[in-house]
Amino acid sequence: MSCVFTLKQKGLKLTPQRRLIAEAIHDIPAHLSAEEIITYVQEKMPGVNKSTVYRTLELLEEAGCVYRSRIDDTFVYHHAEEGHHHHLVCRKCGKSVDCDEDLLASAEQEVADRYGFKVDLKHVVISGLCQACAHET
Amino acid sequence: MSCVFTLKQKGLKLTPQRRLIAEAIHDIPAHLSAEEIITYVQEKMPGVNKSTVYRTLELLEEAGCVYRSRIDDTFVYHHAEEGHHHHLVCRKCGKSVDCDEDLLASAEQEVADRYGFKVDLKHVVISGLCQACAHET
DNA sequence: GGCATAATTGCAACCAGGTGCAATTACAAT
DNA sequence: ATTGTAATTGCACCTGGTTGCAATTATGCC
Repeated sequence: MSCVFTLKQKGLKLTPQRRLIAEAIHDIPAHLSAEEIITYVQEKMPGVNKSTVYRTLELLEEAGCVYRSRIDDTFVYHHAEEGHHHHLVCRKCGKSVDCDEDLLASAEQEVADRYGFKVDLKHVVISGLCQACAHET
Repeated sequence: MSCVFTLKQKGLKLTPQRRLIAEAIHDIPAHLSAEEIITYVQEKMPGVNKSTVYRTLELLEEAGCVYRSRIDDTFVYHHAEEGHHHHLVCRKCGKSVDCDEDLLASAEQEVADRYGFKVDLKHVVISGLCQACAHET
């Protein structure tokens, strides 16, 4: 809901396609692939073009409503809620765990101090193996 | 050189195409994009197909001769030398800086301790803005 | 050197994601 | 309710990277 509102705020048009896309990322509390969002949208409104979906997601990202991260080879999108900004995602089972803000803060600081590099690791998705998947060979 | 030797060791064939690809990543001391490698190879041997290049690079990566990392939207390849395994790369000017091994080690440990996640951040490329690019608007 | 054969190549087709452009449509003003 | 217009859509095509498959070739063996 907040998403469509934010779009309006920016003087952008509120099309049924956009409403559906916002609905998808709003209603489904997970990291969605573009594929999944496209499917969701097309179920309720066949004929919606994938480029519309990609463009809307880009818009929502710019508006700060949605985060996009790359997980291995595909992009995943999730609703931007304050509080937990980066995530551990298991590369095998796909399970995702939110982790604390401060985890990479010190590394960020180090990079700035030592190398003068300005990086933002807040929305980074770290891919690895979860306990369960690491155990089974 | 070591690269082609490693391939031989594994019972793989040493084709002129592969020799050239190995030469590229061996001779040019930078993060090369696939594009650049393809160009290099095709200059010396026109007609070499991109899929050959991609497949060889994959092979070399599996053999541990080459690291592949994603930088923003494209893959970059570089010769695997021991010592400096992760890199800061400026998203604007492309400048690349090797950084210390231990930078992310503590973060890695934290992730393991707190969340049971097993991650490997050694070959990660961190993209950000270098001092120069951060200063100009 | 010639031969067998498994590995490798080039091709053509595919995938996710992105882009330029003409046709359509949401919205503001009347 | 109509209209004007700028934003948005769908389309068709493009990109980097990947894959299946038939044709080619590097290597081991005689």
